[in-house]
Amino acid sequence: MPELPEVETTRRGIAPHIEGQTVQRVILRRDTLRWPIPDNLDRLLRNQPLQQVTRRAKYLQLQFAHGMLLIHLGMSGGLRILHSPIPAPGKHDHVDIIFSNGTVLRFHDPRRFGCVLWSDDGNHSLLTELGPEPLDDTFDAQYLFDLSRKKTVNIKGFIMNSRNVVGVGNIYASEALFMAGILPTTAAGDVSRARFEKLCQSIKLVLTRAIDQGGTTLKDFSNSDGKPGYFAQQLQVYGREGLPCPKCANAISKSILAQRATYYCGRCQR
DNA sequence: CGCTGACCCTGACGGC
DNA sequence: TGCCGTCAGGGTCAGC
Repeated sequence: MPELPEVETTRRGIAPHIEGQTVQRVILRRDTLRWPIPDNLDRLLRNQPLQQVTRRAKYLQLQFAHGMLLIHLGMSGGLRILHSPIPAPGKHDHVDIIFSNGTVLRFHDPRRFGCVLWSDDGNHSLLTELGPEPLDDTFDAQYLFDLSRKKTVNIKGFIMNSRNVVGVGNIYASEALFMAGILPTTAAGDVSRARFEKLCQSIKLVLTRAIDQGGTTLKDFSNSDGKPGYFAQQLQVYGREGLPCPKCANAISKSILAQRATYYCGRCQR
């Protein structure tokens, strides 16, 4: 489910309900997601105040004084805030974190590609190899240009590689490349400095727009069916195979790149 | 080192 | 109605 905008929307949705609250207990209903969930999580978190909810890439970080809980939503994961009366857990509700004021943070993930991990030092190995945040100023055209020289991987794979830049998922990779007028199959090393300028701007723009859209539905977040609404946003090419290109009316094409659906306009993108 | 493809898992959907 | 194949927005890892 989540691309970066949805993770950020989730962070903003849950943070005001749980920041400053103390954990009363943790319920684990499954011992493994992508990786094993620490089985001592209840002992680790019990009576600990949650200081802050932050995000790095698509990882949510629940910060405590003695470490942080790292949560990744994978393809199908989600977090919900529940208030009394707490509904019975469904089939894929794997973890509940119950706070002393009665609020529950519930993690669900049908496909179980997500993870819930603990890090003592706040410097988990999953985070150490990550590239810059796309919305940071350190992420710019020069950075991408320098990094991409002599790289033969296609540009879509290049921007989706979290070592290069984090948070650009399959939907927004197609969208940003369309906006920048770059064919997804172009070798990263062949993309000019000027075109990286455009691409960098496009990545920032699509993600910012999507986060803004997600923000509009934050009020629904504590509902039982609360889903961030970024999915409703206007997508220019993703999922629009055969439909007219918004710029030139040419039919949108679909191809598979690195096992992922890729949408583009063969006329606007070169 | 860089790149490609296999893989993890369940559910939704379309065709027959 | 049910069965089967296909596909899905995440990421890691082995192997070439």
